[in-house]
Amino acid sequence: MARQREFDEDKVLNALRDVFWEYGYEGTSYADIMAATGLKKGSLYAAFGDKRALYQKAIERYDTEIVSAGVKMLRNETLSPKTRIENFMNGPVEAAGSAKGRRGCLLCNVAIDQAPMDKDAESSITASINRLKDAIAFAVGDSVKADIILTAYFGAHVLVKAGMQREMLETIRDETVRQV
Amino acid sequence: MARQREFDEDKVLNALRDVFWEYGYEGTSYADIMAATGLKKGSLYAAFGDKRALYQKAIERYDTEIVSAGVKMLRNETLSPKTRIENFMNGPVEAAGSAKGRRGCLLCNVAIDQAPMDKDAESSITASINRLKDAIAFAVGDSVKADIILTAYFGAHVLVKAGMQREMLETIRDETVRQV
DNA sequence: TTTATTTTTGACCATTTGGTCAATTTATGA
DNA sequence: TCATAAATTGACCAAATGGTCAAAAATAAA
Repeated sequence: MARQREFDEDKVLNALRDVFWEYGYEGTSYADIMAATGLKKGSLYAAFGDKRALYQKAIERYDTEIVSAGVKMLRNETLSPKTRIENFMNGPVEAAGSAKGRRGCLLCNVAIDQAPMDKDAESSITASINRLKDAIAFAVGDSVKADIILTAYFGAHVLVKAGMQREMLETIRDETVRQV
Repeated sequence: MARQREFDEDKVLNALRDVFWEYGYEGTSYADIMAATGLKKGSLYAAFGDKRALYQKAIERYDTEIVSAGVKMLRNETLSPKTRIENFMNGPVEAAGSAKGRRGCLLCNVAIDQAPMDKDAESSITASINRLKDAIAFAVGDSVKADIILTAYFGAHVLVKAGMQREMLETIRDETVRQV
């Protein structure tokens, strides 16, 4: 009946997530998007919509893959609460220094560069943040502690982006784990 | 000998700081800058340089006014350590909800949207961050605690940008103060 | 093989971007 | 008053931006 798609939607969505993750909304041009996905503008448009829609897809993909993996780990009762928080706080530590790590955390990035002016982006990340918060609370059995840990996690990612030394991130991780 | 400037350099620098603070580097166009400062491109160019230079001026101004005020307060020995940290952590609380508050913290904003690709911006904010860190350490007399408080401060600002409720920010402030 | 339907492509568009510059205006010192 | 030097202005520029669309290509059912 009709021509079939040549691209792998899964790979394209991952590429979209990665490119917005690295450059932010305004920092990403169609040239970047086309290079990352291998698709031309017209195809992107037909398949997903305009740039805002692509951004939204990227955020959703981050939620369904990255955030979900974190939530799953935090809810894994075969690990001790301390281990789960340690794993969680290891994210920013591993990111520090490494080139790829400086993408930081997409939830942070979106919060800072688009949430105040893009209501859809805001509500997506709000949902992800709350999901993460609940998972941490589940792990440590205390919602106030969960708030503190989540805040430390975001703060640590800001410091990674700022280029702070890995050592400082390790201190933050260790001290956060100690409070569990 | 020559014509004198019509603009008040101080006001222009504040306007520059505010406009980049609100919209970020890429999100701020010359149209925005001209509206904020009341100057035309040519004058801005002659006085300060290109857009990157304007951004740098904005970051420096943030350091000399906003960061310095925080450092001064944190080093004010007539206040108890707890009070100083409470004042400090009140920043993000007051910001939560208010329209202006959603500008967040410029150090955070720069860290996330430009530090990885703008070395001058990165070193400026790194210096500010370290200055803040030292002032907190001075206040609480413990450099590990200082790292934790600074991280909580940045994390809180991310949550403000994400649009989280003031109540959550109050919890973060209170719990951070409790650890002093 | 033909037809219908969808995808892909690249040319095209108006607008906005950051940046430049010559002409004009303004003030001061000679 | 006149010459000099700096500040201001607005027109101008090339490049890049996000977005559109008609034509071509590919597929599967009739």
